[in-house]
Amino acid sequence: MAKQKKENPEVRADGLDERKLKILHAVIRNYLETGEPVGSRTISKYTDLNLSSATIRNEMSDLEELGYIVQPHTSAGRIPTDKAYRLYVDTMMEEKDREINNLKGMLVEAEEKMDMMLKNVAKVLAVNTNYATVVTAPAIHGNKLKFIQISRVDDSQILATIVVEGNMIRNNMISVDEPLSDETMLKLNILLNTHLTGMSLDEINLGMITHLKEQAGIDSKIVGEILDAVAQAIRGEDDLEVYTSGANNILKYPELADNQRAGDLINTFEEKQALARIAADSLDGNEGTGIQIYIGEESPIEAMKDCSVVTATYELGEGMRGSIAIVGPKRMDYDKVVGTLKTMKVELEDMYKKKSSKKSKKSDQ
Amino acid sequence: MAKQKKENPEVRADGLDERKLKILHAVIRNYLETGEPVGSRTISKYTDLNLSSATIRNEMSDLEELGYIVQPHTSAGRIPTDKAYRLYVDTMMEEKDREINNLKGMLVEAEEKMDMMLKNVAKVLAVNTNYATVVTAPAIHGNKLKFIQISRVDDSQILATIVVEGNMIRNNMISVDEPLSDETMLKLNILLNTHLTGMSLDEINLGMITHLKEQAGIDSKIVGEILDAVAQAIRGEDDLEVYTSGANNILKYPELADNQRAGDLINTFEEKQALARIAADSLDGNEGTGIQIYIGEESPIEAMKDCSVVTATYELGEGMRGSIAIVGPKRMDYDKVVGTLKTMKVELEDMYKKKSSKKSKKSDQ
DNA sequence: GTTAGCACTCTAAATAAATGAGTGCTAACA
DNA sequence: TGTTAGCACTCATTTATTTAGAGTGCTAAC
Repeated sequence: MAKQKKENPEVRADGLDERKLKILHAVIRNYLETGEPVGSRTISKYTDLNLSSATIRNEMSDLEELGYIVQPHTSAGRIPTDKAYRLYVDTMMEEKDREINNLKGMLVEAEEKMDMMLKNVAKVLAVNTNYATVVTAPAIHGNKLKFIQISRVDDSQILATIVVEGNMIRNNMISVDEPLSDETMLKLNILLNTHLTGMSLDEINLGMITHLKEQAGIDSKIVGEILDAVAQAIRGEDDLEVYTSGANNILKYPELADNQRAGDLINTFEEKQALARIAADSLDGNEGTGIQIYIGEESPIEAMKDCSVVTATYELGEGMRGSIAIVGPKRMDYDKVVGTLKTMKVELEDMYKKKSSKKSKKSDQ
Repeated sequence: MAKQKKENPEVRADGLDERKLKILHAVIRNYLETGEPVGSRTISKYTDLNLSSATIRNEMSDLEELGYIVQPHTSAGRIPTDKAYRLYVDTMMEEKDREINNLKGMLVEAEEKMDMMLKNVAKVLAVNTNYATVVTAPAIHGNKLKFIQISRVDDSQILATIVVEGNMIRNNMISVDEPLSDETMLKLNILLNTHLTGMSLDEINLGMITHLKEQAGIDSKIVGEILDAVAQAIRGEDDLEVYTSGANNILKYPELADNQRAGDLINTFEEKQALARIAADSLDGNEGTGIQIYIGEESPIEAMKDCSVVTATYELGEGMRGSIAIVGPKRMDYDKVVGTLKTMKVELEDMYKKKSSKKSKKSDQ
């Protein structure tokens, strides 16, 4: 096993030849597992390169110069930089095929209600990966109106109930100065349903709105309010539900667990609203595999600058897209996480297909 | 300042004379502030008793024997036991009158939507006290049905929208095997509204239900499902919303911050559903001041065995009662917390009164 | 190009010593 | 009889010192 092929210098743009790559890979894998700086001797045994630690040392020295690894202090092993993680994730990762069949089992219990199910997804993921998880409910993005019902609750209040494709329901109480007559109510209902049902946000244009208001006559103010509600419902704006689980896992990683940082992170998880950004970013982004990885500074959320975030997008039927994210230390097990996430994505989408092919029994909201 | 009144031994049932009480009080106060075991010398100076540390030592020795204080180890100061806290809370506490006028200001911003407001209450409390807080939305306990609307969404699904007193809205999708005719729908709506509006859970009895089902004729199965939904809505069972804030504050108290415990606690806060128990207990309990204190083992929640929990009940109008709780270390500043909680309770109730005297503009849900 | 070997660095762990807060007890005092 | 000063003792905490070991860089030899 002597003589490396010297006829193949393999000088790539980034200055990494085959061997350096292998060594870097080994360093990263090892660091992911142990969380400790890794030294040359370890690598010497870890790889099948049959090189002495001294040689590895030389190579590592190069790698350090290239910015892929650093030493926390002189005479410690090396740890990967963000740059190394990025390279790893982009080119070197070989997804582990996880056996998460049990996930499936654990989910089945609660498939009744959407919110319960998603909460469960978050929990199952957190327990399985030992990282913190964030799941956002499918935002009914660009979706269609299915049904509107206007009802009079009492003399001064009417209730607009709006159902969009996918059975998301939204209620809106609207105050009126004087009671509306029964005919007016009836007229409104018919008017709105005939004109708006099946429409998406884009299709409801100004012309139509003016037309509607004209038709409604005196009640144009109410029509306006209702249309606002409809728009909100379709956009699904203010009720982007976010479910989290396993925030306490953060405390398991010493590099994150120190007082200030951990507190901030946990706070972010509790506040939730900041987490919506993850979803947004993830939904806008990558259309391909649906998986997106943010390493350290790349993260969309301030408090997560010391973490890595892996997100997946799932899609239930037409345009109903939600996201699943896993937040952990930079040395998270990317392969495993990506694998798990992919499985979960598929699982979720399957489950929806099956569910909607039966017949949906309960509303989710 | 010599000569204690020896003619007044003041031997109470619990074996505590005036002086012992004073000393115990001092120990507790001091421990609350510092979190460190407190020694005899400190007390000697802390109180106005003008006693030497030696005397204090003797008294403390007695107090230890009586079970009010313990030493973590020989030759450490003493710390209060749960029993001492209980005594303190029951008899020795003198509420600080807090100036929380700023709380008011901080709340005003978001008084629009109920859920936003409660979230804000939780947050403001957490920031102000440096403890973790739990706020539950007013459960519409024993409340009345205001309005029902049954609508046909499509051929196989009908939607029941139920509004209860206080404008809590609940939707329920119900599947039907075959489409219902327009008349049937109309009949159902009239039937349900005329018979059920204004009813509380107790008032809807079996007789009435059978009567309704008879009237409805063929649709009795659907009526059954609707009534179930109504019952759930009135009981407000499964959507007892719980808002938390400041879970990260837990990390600020070393006695709680150790890995396992803190993790469990934070988890409890994230899961939320366990926290409902606090609300339940608090609502059932104390009708007087509305304040209830659980110390250590007394806590209704397992994970909080090392904490103290102070709860307050607030009441918005008829029977709509929610709870506010503060969770902190056993050495939390009870006086301050109770004061703050009382203020917040009043604030909240006031705000509701003002709001409902105007006219409620938006639904909360 | 690879490797053995050595001197050097620096952390982490182990050990030892110093500190000091606090106690219990006793004997003296008022 | 209650109070107090004083002293010996305990033990957690802090600080200093040592040791061990992991890892590096460099050089010289293969």
